[in-house]
Amino acid sequence: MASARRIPQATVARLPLYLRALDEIAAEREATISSETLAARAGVNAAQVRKDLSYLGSYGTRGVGYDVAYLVMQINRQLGLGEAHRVGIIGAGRLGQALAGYGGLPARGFQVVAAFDNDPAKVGTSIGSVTITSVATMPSVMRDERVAVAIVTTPASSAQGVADLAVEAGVRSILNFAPTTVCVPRGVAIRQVDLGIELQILSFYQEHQIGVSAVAPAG
Amino acid sequence: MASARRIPQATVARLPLYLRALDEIAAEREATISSETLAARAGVNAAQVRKDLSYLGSYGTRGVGYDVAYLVMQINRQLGLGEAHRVGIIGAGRLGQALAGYGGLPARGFQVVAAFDNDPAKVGTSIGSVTITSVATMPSVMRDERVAVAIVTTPASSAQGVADLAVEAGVRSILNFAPTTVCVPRGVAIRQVDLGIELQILSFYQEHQIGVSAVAPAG
DNA sequence: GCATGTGAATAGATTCACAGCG
DNA sequence: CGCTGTGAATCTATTCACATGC
Repeated sequence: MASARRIPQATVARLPLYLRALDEIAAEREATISSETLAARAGVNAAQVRKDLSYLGSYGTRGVGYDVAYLVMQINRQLGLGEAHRVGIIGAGRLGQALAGYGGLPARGFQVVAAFDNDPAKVGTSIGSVTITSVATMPSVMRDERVAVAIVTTPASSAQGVADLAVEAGVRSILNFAPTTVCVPRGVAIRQVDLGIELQILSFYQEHQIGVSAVAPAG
Repeated sequence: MASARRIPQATVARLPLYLRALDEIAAEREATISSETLAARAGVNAAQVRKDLSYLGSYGTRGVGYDVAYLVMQINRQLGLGEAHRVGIIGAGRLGQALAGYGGLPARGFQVVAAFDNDPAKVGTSIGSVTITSVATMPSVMRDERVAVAIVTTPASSAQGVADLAVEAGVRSILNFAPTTVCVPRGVAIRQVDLGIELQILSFYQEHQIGVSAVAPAG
């Protein structure tokens, strides 16, 4: 039994991966799962799965495996996925629209409640179930809508500015898709995803003829 | 001088980050840059930058810093960004279209040369400068177009299947945006990006009140 | 004098291997 | 007997601190 320990970053980054695999397994009506099978589904090693899950507590049964539904519940709890997080999307270009329209979000614990853009032609139109408003109204809309998570899909040149505004407006987590490094104050969580960077990393391994398998790692 | 050593995965994942920062710096007409400044721009620690760059060789000048243009060249070389990699996009939904239309790719060393979808309504239409063809024609088109990198933006249910076809057709690197784990044979590089997973990781740190800064890490 | 380059020290993550328990 | 849970061993990565050399 380990429950009280601090969970390593690398483990945190894998828990959602297990959750995703467990959803698939639950859909196949399996009631229990072994670390071996879960590992195969998530693309990691079985000892890794056991060690990671041991940080949450001793939720498995020796000789049997893990109860799928119970494990899903525990991981959801650890990740803080109890009630849906309210998401605002900043930048309603093609990428912003694609992300806003992604149907998988509600099931993963997120709800898009606002979208912002500077283009007057876009303001007033809808993506998914939300109406795009101007970036100038962002601070007040974000407070009114209690937005906790901002997804930034603006051009690189505006990313830091809108992130600052979002933090100012109470946002505590930022997912940045703009191709530039965004800095945030202590206490605000940020993750950055850049298509070009991912491709360049692949280019290295292709060049050096080494296979690599990876999900966006922790940091 | 270290040149001949194997470059750590974590370093490989940061080199593109440095490249991105160096591009910004070059645009500001700075000829040289210190590890301190580059670190600030990339959001990492200065010792880290120096250690990372030392794996490429001794390209700095003590008391001065690094020559921006020369460093860009060396990183590009290490990453294998000499000539543009030929990219095929599998899945021409909103996300696929957004990625295909991303103007930053050519400058980063990638060229979209093919796009595929199963929807008959989309086949024959264009995104960016390429015409969408059916998934059935994928193997032959990929060989003809010498596609080296596949970007998968299909639903989860088709991701593994199209990835297998792509590998079969000679693709050596895959960037998977579908929300499921895709497995590839040894020798093929894969990276996986999942919006839901990124948000869930942020949720953990928000829940636990810890700031985290991270770019998709290595693995 | 100033910033790189790098061994040494520390911290963190993964894997092993097996005891513990259903 | 099978699979979890976990210390110990290993491997990888980060940070320190300072000698090195422009």
